[in-house]
Amino acid sequence: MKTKPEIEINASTEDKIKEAARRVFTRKGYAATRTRDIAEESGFNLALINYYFRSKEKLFDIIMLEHLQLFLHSVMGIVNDHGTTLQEKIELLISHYIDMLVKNPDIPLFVLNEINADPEKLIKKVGVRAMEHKDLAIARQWKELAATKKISSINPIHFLMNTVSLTIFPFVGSPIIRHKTGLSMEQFNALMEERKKLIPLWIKAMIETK
Amino acid sequence: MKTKPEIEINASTEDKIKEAARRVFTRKGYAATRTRDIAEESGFNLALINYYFRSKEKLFDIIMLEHLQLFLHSVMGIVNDHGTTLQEKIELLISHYIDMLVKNPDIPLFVLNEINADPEKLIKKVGVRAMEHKDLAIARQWKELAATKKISSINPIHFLMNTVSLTIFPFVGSPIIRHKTGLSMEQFNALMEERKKLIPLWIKAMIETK
DNA sequence: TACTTTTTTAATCATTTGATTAAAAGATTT
DNA sequence: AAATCTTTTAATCAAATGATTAAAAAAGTA
Repeated sequence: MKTKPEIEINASTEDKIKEAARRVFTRKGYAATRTRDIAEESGFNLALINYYFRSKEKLFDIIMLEHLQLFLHSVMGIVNDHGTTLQEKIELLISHYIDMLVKNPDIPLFVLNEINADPEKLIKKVGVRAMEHKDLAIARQWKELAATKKISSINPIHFLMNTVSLTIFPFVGSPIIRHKTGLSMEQFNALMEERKKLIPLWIKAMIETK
Repeated sequence: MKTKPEIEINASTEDKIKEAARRVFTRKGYAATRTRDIAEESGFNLALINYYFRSKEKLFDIIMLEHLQLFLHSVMGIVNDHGTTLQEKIELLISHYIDMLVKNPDIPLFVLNEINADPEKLIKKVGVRAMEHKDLAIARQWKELAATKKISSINPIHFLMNTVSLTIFPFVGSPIIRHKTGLSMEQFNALMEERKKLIPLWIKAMIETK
């Protein structure tokens, strides 16, 4: 059995259509994507989309679900690892996300958009169970840290927001940032690579502030 | 002459349509918005949209331009004020943006989306001149600070990204954040109010790190 | 090979959607 | 009041779009 290549050359028609749809949907969003765009991108006939996936919406749901799982699933292993410290978890999470975002820079805006378009729908489809963070290792560790009183009394939600903001937002704003700064894609990605080490330091500095 | 109220009750038909369009466009984006949605939201006949604005796209362009001006124009006064320190400018900018975002939480995602959909188009329409930051007061002050060597040697673009990320991203992620944390809109806005003071402190801490 | 099943295509359908038109309703001017 | 101009509406058009159909092409099976 050979390893699955990044872009499967001998993928089935169904998978090729799905990958084409993923590209078009993530680039243009649900509403702006025509089934004909997907057909063209995949190189197959328009009717095959409905032959394999019943409808544009069903195809979209599949892709959105996979995106969300890509975002959530891999993370659960990190946040619930009892063998790493809190600091290590933060570093691993940020590093993991930046790696993924460099490969898939369009995903955040895509996901944020569709959540915004209909929050209830998404929540129902993915299932709320996806993140019951009450008894996760990371939650316990944070509580322990807070108990030591060595950290600021600021609402911890702020630091969660800060971590996510510093990690994800640059990718969402990438087109403007690159245009305003004149950075190439490579230079931009190099900065993102730097942030793997920097963001944890910044977060630490923020937590210790005041 | 009486002062203009927030929601003009005696606004002209043209203005009412524009405001309806602003609401629908910012909520759903360009592609997902039907001219009929705008007609319904405004309470007027479909044909009036083209009577006053020629086309859906022209109407959209007007609104997008106003949004971008709201974002950029008011800021120029702050960043080019020679009477304030760099620290003061950062505080003013963040405070100013958070105020605006609390009032218009849908704008960032809307703008980011449309920039992503067609970066060139937007850049052309708004005009690149909008931000020639070379000889602005804030740029000079940053150079002075960098010259003192009291700050870290990290690429200053990081700190620009960080400031923007910490300020804007929570609004973009608001639906998920509120859902995951169980915060009400009021509680969320209260957190944003706190951030007016916190973000400048955090930025300061980050700049001084290492 | 002949038969069956699966995959793919071209053509077509029914709605939706942005836009136009002609006429009605309202306002302004003479 | 009559005439003219502006605003608004209902009806309609043409193109776009999601989906279906019937048949061709390909693959599998006897």
